[in-house]
Amino acid sequence: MARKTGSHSEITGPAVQRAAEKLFARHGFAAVSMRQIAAEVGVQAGALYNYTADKQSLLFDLMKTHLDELLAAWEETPKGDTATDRLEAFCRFHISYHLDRPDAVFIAYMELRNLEPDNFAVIEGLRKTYETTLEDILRAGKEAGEFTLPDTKLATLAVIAMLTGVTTWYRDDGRLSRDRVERIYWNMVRKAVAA
Amino acid sequence: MARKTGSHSEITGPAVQRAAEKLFARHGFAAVSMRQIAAEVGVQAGALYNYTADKQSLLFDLMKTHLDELLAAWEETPKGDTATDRLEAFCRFHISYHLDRPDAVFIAYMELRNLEPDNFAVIEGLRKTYETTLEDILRAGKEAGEFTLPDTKLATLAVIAMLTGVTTWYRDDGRLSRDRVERIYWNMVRKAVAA
DNA sequence: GATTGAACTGAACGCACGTTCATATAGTCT
DNA sequence: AGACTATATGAACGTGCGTTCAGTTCAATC
Repeated sequence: MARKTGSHSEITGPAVQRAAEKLFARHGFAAVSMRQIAAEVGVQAGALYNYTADKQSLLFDLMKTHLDELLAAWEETPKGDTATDRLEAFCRFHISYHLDRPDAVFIAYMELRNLEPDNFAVIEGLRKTYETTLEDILRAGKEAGEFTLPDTKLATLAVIAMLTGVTTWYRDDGRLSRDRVERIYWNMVRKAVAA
Repeated sequence: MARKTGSHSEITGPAVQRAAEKLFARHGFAAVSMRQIAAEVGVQAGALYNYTADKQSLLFDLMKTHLDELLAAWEETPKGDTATDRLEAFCRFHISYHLDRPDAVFIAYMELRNLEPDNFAVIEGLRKTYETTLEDILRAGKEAGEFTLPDTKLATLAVIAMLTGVTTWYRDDGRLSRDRVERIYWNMVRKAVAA
């Protein structure tokens, strides 16, 4: 319904998503108005409704797209054979992917409570799917004797919380390179689950 | 200015803080109206202004009180002699204290961006103070040869993120007791920083 | 029993919200 | 050139916001 042929401007549709993502991440869904989003795009508020049904859909589409792409990207990541190798792949993938998309990540973790029930169920399902990929690695490693885990589910949540925390402080112009951050986190995770 | 002598009801002041804490934690600061808070207390919106200057002060006071009490409670916690003992004390304290006050914790971590600049500076300072208590333990342990940490600051943030994550899933009627959760987390932290 | 004053109500303030829609504009196609 | 269509405007809608305040209520005091 958008941008089939050129018109006043080009590519306004994607620009709306980008503006919403930026503003929702900075100020929170409830604190951002459609008029602010429109101003960021450079149009009037009414024009936004050529690209989204309503404000709620804007949030849902942002989160759904993020999680779909996250899961797809993980599918395509080389993983190695042993559980230890796959855990390292997961840690590095999670940090790297999340540092590339700080706004989308922030929204996906913070704005769950602003989703209407049906939308929440969809997003929560995708989030659980992603958690399960880590849980499967940890369980396999435990059964293979590579890891020692008193509670696999708890370890899953602990590792994800720890890794995701990187997005709250990492800066590209900061003291540590991404590779160094990945390496340090992986070392902590490796030791934490070690047999 | 409130509750010197009885009147229509009793103890409305503290009830306002409790109502605000509950609603801010559930729906987010920006999504909660003064009228909703008043309804939760059982009063009209105008009456709230006998107990708070404005909505922003309600948020700030909630966060400031939480962090002041958090720091005071840590000061009074027995800590042991070695860095390892103090780290265990910190992990158990952090989990236990946070599980006792899920709403206040949630607000303190999620609503920072809704603080006006001056208020933000105060809260951020208190948060940094708390972080420093952990960082000091980790550095001491590193210098004493008890821990191996490629980057003390990063380890501080990683441990706090991991421990705080417990508030997102723990339920009092869930599968694991608090003591068991504390023990499992402490074991992961202990191994992650081990020499 | 009159007075006081804190606590509260209920209406009002100006403003911003999400959303709609008639209208205008400007590219594309024949 | 003229018709078509996607796109955008800008005003308007009803609603709810944070906040204020004149007036009411009522327990405590003298």
